[in-house]
Amino acid sequence: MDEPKPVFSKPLFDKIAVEKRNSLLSAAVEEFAEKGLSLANVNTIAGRAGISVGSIYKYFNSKEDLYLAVVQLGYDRLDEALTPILDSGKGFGEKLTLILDALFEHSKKYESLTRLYNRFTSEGNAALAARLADRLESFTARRYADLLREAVAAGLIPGGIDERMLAFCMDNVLLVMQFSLTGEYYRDRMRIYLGDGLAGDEARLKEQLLLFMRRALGMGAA
Amino acid sequence: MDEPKPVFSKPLFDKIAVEKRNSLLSAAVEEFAEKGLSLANVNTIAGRAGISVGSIYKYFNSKEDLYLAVVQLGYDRLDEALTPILDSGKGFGEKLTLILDALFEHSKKYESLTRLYNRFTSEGNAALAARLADRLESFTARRYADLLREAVAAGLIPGGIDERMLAFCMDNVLLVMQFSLTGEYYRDRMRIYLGDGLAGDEARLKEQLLLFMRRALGMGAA
Amino acid sequence: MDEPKPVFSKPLFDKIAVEKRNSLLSAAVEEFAEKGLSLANVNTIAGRAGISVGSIYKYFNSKEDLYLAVVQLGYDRLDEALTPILDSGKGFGEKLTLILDALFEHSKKYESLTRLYNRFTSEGNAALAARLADRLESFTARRYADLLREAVAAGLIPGGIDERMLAFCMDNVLLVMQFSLTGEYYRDRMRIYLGDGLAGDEARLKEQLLLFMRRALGMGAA
Amino acid sequence: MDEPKPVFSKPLFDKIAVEKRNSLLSAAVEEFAEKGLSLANVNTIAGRAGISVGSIYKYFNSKEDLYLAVVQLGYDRLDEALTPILDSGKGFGEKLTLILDALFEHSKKYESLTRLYNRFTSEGNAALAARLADRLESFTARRYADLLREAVAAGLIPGGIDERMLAFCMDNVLLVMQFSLTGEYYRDRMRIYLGDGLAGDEARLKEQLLLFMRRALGMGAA
DNA sequence: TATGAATGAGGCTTCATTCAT
DNA sequence: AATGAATGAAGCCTCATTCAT
Repeated sequence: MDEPKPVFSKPLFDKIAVEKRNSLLSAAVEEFAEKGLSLANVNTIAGRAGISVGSIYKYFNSKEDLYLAVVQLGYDRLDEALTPILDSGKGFGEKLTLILDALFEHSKKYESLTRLYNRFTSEGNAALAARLADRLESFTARRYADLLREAVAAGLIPGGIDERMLAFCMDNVLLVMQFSLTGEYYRDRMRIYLGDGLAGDEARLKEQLLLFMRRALGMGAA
Repeated sequence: MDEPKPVFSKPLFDKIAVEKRNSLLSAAVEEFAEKGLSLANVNTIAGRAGISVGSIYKYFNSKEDLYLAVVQLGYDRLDEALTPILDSGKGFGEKLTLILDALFEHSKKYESLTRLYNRFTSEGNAALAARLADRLESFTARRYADLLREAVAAGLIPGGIDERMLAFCMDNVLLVMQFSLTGEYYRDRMRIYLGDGLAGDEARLKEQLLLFMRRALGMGAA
Repeated sequence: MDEPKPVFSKPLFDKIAVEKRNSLLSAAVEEFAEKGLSLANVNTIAGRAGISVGSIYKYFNSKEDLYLAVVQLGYDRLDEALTPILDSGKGFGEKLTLILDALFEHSKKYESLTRLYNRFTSEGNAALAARLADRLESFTARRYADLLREAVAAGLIPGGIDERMLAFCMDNVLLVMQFSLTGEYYRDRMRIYLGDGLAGDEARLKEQLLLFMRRALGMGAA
Repeated sequence: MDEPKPVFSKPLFDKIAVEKRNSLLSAAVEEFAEKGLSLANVNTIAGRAGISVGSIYKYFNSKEDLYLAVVQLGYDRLDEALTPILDSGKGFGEKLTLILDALFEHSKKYESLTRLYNRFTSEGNAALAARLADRLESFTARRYADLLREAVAAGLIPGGIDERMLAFCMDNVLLVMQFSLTGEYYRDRMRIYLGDGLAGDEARLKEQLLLFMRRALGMGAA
């Protein structure tokens, strides 16, 4: 039913030592997150990873493939962070809180990966995006919409707005929040909106965001 | 009070024929929106604009300056679209509707400019962003927060959430909507969330978005 | 009837100063003749020609195109050397002598070009050869065969062998002679066959070659 | 009298299994014949031969050495084909026929090797050729000249042309015929000269070639 | 002022060769 | 002895910028 996950690396890449693999992926994430696909320098990545350029090309066919591999990695990481929560038997309110927690956590742990995600979405290269068989959004869109539908059915959320629209806007807020926690431009933008005090105080930030989300979904004051 | 608006062009640029000026700016917007700063080609821009590369360098010191000039242009255009609404004596609810209308309108009229804005925010080049003395957000952040504060004072919106947070989240939703109306990646993403029917029906889309915004701000059913 | 001659250079190449054009072509001929297509170095060619690499790529789309341009040049030069003789009203015997003279002359004057021709024929790249619309041989094959047919008709040459075969073998001998006058390997080979005395004495060489050709064509002792 | 035959392989190469040795040599011949020295890929050769690159470098010091080894092999093969004929007690006319037969046979059997020989002669690398202590031509030149001298002495061939010249031109014709039977460029060239009918009909081709050779040598109609 | 030809540094990628296993 | 992963120098080509006309 689902297409097989696309593979961007060559077989050899799966056979090398884990540390080396991670070292290369980290170096690539950093470089791509910093400079974007076109400005990223393969020689720099090799240097950062402590391996030779030649090796990179033994593991990946091209710079583009390496790029897609790390973008895919970012998708997988986010997936891993959200799936357990969505799959848990918890109630809707609790799930919402956990999602926020997870995203804040994730943004800190995978800062570069999140920045990279930001870049990727704006690079607007259809050919590139097409190569990522499942888009991250295919996953969250369905899960969020399902979640909200249940909540509506359970009377936790008033109807009147298409659940898909609710899911979309909910993810939009969360998406920009992730960017704001990791990207330079968005971090500054958040400071402009919220001031240093609020923007820098993660606890309050999360609390306020949760308040907003609950109100936006029509959940009452809780 | 405000710093003087930074100028990215050389004096000569202000003296040439308006058509030539616009032609160059349009060509630059298109090219930068399509390819981003690093992949955009100055010679291509010159070709699209029907002028010589040499001339471009008579008008701008570097490709980067030309880029900033068009980004600034995008800011100005958005500003022009929002200011009359915010300055009008209209009531809060009406203003909100007008803002949505204006943004949809703007996204269609200045599609490339909006895509460019998307790219710019994610390029994460602090040095570059810093050169844009007033950031677009400086303007909207204050105006949105003021607007919401008034609405709270007028009893149109319940308190309990920091108005700056409300402004921030409100702009986040609007921002992603603008990207979704113009950028390849975000357009696809919206379709995944909403389905082709809803995503492609601007009237319903705007309607649902307005419903969400009102609920998110706690305005009751309208 | 004939296809238009293929063009390997970009339009700009026809507009630059003749000296520069010739300088580049000469440098290219030297380099390609010395090293062959794959080992020839574009930067070296630029250096030899006294221009920048960038310029070369303004004149030609690729190293391969530059290569074909000089191969074509070699064809044209040989063509120019033979056409007047074949078109002249001279008798067969005289034409034969003139052809030998012309080829010896040509080999000296365009030594590198001849060496390049040698390389080109052995590189066996069908895709490359296909891009040269008329092959040199299309021209000589027809002309030589016509010439020999006339000679047979005039009773100067006995029949009994297909004229095309005669033309083929005649050109084979001439071809290897050209290589032997210009190429390292073939020069050595000729010395091995003929000894330094004969191989180094152009007059005798030509004389003996003429004797052979006349006998091979069945022309009697002259 | 003759220098010892140069050895291009390392001692180990002589100790490995014959199949492996042949497998490597065949793979090398194919690759070098297809792409030439510079474009041939050692890793590809290893793959084709079913052995590791490492092993190749255990058997040969460099790609160049491997190349020379196969070129030498080609020389030896041709030598093996011609020696029995030249050493036989047959008469001159018969020997000539046998030589043609042998060359046609050889071109078919060792097509790649012949193509490789073609490439080698045009690569014009003196340093490389110098390493092949006996050149193929050292052998044929002497034998052909001797053969022709005997034929002249026996009254089978008229004098008046230096026998070395006769030998040279005779080998030139045979050489190009070998190239024409094996190399892309030369095959096409032969078709242009002879037409598909004649060029593709080996029996007639050989017959006509023999006619030409006999006439060229002044042997009368046979 | 405008032009557009010229420049040359820089980056992706290949591949002969090495060497640890 | 054999393997094949790793190395890194080298080369084609692009493109921002300059400058002679």
